Amino acid sequence: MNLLEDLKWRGLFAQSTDENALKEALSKPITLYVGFDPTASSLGVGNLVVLLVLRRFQLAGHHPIALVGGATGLVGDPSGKNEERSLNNTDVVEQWAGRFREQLSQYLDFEAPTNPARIVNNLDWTAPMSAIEFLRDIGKHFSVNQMLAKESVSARLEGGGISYTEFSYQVLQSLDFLELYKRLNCTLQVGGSDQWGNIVAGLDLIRRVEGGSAHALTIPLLAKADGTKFGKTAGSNVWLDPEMTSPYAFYQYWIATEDKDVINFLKVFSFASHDEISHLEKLHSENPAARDAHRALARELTTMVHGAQTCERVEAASRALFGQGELKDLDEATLESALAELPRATITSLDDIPTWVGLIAAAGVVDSKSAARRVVKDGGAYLNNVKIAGEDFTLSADDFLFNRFAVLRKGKRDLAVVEVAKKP
RNA sequence: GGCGGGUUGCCCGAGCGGCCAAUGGGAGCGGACUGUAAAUCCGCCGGCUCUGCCUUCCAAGGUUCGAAUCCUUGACCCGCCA
Repeated sequence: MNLLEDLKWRGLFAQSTDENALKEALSKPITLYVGFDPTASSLGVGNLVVLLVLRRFQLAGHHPIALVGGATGLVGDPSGKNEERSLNNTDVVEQWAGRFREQLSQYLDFEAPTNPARIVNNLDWTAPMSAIEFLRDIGKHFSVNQMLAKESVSARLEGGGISYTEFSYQVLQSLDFLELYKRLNCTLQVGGSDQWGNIVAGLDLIRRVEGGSAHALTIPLLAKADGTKFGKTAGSNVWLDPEMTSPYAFYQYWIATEDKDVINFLKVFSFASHDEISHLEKLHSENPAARDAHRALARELTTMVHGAQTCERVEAASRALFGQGELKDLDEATLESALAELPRATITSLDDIPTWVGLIAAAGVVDSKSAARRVVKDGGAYLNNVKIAGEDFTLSADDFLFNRFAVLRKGKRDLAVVEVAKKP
């Protein structure tokens, strides 16, 4: 099965320029790129979809380029946005671009003997360019009529309007494609399906300036079966940065995937073979309660993002903390590592312990003490896996396992730990 | 440029001088049932030192014993006309 067929099987093919021509081009190693604009201080799981497609191309022998949008991130892509975004500070974007570069390099192979990955930053060729050069050499090739017709622009003309800055975004992205075509003979750009217009604009530019031809491939925006947004828990993004989304939370995100989505997610994210995925699908349909597919998904992704060692710790924590078995039966070292990834509140002594409500709020599991009280009232408050009652419930010294830890739980799966600070 | 409509809690959207922390829906949270799934049902859903108090209905002033509701000014949005 060739690469394109594999992508289709995985649900990763939305649209491409002439498919036969693309297939023909891919029969030999080509150079391709994917761009990532630094619009946050970390990549999220949503970015992973297209990033892993880039990796699939590399594994198939092609030359991958990950482009960090140090320049485009300063301008703002209007695609998929119904209103103008506020601009981020240049030093902030620069810092984020640095983070992106680090993160991106984790998923590509820079040592591959024949097709090592490359990372570029579009600020490198846009920053030295003067406004006059930009207008004369690049701008001249763009027809405003065509630019206005782009979905990303026309939608905004209907609605909240668009600034000249964001209007120009497609020109900048086209310039990137042209530059990479000229410098590195890059002949394919891959992106999310909302990028189609921007990518095609780049193809036009390459044709006009260089008389060359290149290809475009887009990937469907990943959606969950119930239509809600992929990649969020409780409204906040799932990030790759362990400081922003703990490995434990990351693992839990995948393990809690809905049944209807789990096989699709495996196809999209996993590098397992078709046979392995089909096998998991069979196991899942025969006995969904066993959650084999969920576990495989969570394990592969957590290992890929946070490493095998962390993944094992997080799996152990999940086993220890999820119901089966008494917390008391764990030895201190196991308990300590199981709790390592949880949000925590620290107290200095066992003599003066705040209430359960105060502690779970301090650990950040709920937004306020009022919310914590509600949880108690609703019967969703636990201490060391035992339900508690009463808003002003205060833990006693005996509740601290090994005199060090108390495990607070909200609902089924929100956990936190209270740790007694060691005496200096 | 002229005329009219609008801005309410995470989102949509009622309220149009006191009974309003503010109807309803969605999202979210908790419970029951399960499998750390879905569906369903029940409850919750501004904050706090919680029988009470504090801060909210675009912003700033004002009228009033009392305003999300009335007046003034400003900002932004949306229609219709030129």
